[in-house]
Amino acid sequence: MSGGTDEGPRRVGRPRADQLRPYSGRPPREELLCAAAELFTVRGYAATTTRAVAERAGLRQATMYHYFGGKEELLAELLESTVTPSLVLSRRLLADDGRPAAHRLWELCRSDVLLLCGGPYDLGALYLLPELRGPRFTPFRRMREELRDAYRALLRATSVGAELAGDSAGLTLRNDLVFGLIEGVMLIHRSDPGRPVAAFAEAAADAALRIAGVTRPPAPGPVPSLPGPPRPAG
Amino acid sequence: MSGGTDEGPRRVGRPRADQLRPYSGRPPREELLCAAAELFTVRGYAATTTRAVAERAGLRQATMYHYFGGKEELLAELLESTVTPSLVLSRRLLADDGRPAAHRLWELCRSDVLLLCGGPYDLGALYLLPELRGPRFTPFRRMREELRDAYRALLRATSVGAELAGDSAGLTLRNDLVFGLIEGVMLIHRSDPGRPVAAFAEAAADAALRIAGVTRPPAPGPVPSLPGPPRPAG
DNA sequence: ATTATCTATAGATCTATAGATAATGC
DNA sequence: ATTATCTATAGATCTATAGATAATGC
Repeated sequence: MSGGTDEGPRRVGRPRADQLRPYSGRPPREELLCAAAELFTVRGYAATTTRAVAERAGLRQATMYHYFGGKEELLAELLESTVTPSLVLSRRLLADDGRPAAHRLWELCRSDVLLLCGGPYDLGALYLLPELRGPRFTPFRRMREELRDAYRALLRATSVGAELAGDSAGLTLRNDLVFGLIEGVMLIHRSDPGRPVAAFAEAAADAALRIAGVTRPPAPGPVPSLPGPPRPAG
Repeated sequence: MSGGTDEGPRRVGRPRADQLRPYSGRPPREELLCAAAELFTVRGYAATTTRAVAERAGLRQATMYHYFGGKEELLAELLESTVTPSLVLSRRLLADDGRPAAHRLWELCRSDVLLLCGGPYDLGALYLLPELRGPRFTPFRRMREELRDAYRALLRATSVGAELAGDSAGLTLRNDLVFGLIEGVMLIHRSDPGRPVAAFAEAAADAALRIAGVTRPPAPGPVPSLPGPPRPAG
């Protein structure tokens, strides 16, 4: 009978009020992040109260402040967890100059789409929040810029990039269109969430290369697995 | 001296408090819509209070209720004013079967981008609000669906559409990618608002046709002018 | 009389802090 | 002693309504 899913309450600190959902077994910090991810994407960031997040995570409102300084901090952490894996991959791909740039660009696109749409929530939708202009989100904005620059460097290294060698504005435009498509796909995904994500991500990567002007997208290669943003408990 | 920009206060009703900005000469309803457009896009919808909208329009908070039932109504009207012109154009283009479908699709894309990015605010960003799921916005959602169907019909009528004749899911995917790019471009626009909008809209339309698989985008044709969403006073 | 606006406010939040409490760990 | 949680609440909102007021129009 021991060792089941409910490990008896061997936890430090005052127990939770029992009108609330019981311990899930996951650390409360994670639980809060998942609750925030769901509520921010479904109800909207500004419309979500600290109470809503806390109670969905099984805590009282005030207890949230034990883990996070406030809503902004939750959002910042969620956002950063979404870019980080793509950023890591982009650095790896930039360094790997054995493979054709078009292959690597395709792979970055595909993987990025999976991160933005693959999880249970459309975390990519959070990228559009006007609140992100605030100073609290400067690190996140920096990361996104670095990622966009990686797209640009890969694009520059393709045959199309070579054609645009002197035309810096032209290259920027192409790059912005590609990057915009990738971030825009979550709109598409949201309009039809039933579509299988893996095939969708490949189609989006194909489309990105077509926008870039790389006519023949490479065949899909082996896909490295990477850590992603937090998931809700099953 | 008479007949200048300030037509003396020949207005019915109690005068405005004079700590507020003076009459602009534009009807208060319009003024409220512009204020809302600016604040919703810049600060965010949920983060914008009725007071902020009213006072930016030169009115006290309570007076807003004389014109609109609340924030939702303001938002709904703004959204509808953004789709309507594209919808009108799309109907016209669908009927005009003299011109090649690819030409017409290109024109719809270009004009749509202009509407979403051409104004002083990125009204397209409002399309992503989670609040739009509410029943108050059903008419707007319907209009968007009609527009997407128009894209689809035009796409179907191109040579690529003919190739995809039996493959309904394939056509839908292409269409969603095109539609997603067009709505996603406002992300791009936002990242570099200095770029000339007219050329940008054409580049986006080119990209849309490349996504669709229509290899050679047609030359730009004459551009019908259409009424757009509300603009702030100069 | 009609209209557009105002002032004032009740009621309903929501955030963030202060301080109490109920566990475990030593 | 340390920790995780709780309860309670002050202070600051924000929305939507009630009702007064100051113009024009007849």
